[in-house]
Amino acid sequence: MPELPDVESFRRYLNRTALHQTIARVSVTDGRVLNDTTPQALGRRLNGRRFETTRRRGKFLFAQYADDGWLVLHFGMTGSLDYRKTGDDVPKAAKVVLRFDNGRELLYKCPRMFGEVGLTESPDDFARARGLGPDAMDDALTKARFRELLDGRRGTVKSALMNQSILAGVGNIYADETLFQSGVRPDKSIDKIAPSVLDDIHRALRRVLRVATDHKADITDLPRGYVIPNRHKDGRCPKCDAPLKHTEVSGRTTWYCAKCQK
DNA sequence: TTCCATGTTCCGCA
DNA sequence: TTGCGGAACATGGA
Repeated sequence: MPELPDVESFRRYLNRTALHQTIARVSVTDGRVLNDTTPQALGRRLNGRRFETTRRRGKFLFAQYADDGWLVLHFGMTGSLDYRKTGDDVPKAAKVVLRFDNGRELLYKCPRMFGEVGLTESPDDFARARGLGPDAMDDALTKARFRELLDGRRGTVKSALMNQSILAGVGNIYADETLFQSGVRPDKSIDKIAPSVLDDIHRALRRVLRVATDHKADITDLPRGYVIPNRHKDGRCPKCDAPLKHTEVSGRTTWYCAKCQK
């Protein structure tokens, strides 16, 4: 689930739930999700603190608990957050639990273990160290900048969109949607795409991410004309009703309309 | 039972 | 040398 719109939804969720609550206890039920830290270090840093602000860069969520202290959350393919009344029945998927002094707790769930939890002194430094490109929704990602970032690249347009070091936040689902909305085949070579079509892709990308975020990344709630709900066998093009094709691009299942995307 | 999955990293190859 | 594509990773659900 977690691509940019999902992580942005998690960020807003954290903002209206766990923000400003004092952390009373940190428990780690599966240390494999920790990146470059330990359960002890996590507890030592967070106990008695409160998250005061949050940020997001691509698919990473940051929650600030001190001037130079941020919790880093990444959700892999299946991660999520759940803020609830403290209970004994901690679900198996909950790998890290932050208990607050108000009787509530924030569960970091990650059933498939591809996510990570860590600490950083600065989200910008963290992003630099990870080689993340500009956030796909950042105002700084103008169409001129978008052209620049893709200039001279090889490979398919879909793999470029999903490359987090070019731009951060787009994954398999929203790459497909962006290319559907802009009428470009996902397996098209990036160097064969005219600059004006790159502008189309840029426009579609921003609109798709904004609309998905507005709909809380609930793909069952997307407007008509979106291909995402039709990514399945028997799925049809929402524009021309032709059966959708599926193939593999950069190792990911890829759905597209052979009539509408060239 | 087998296959597939919205993530990233690492390695081999061009 | 740079950068792209595929395999690997851990786990649950169809």
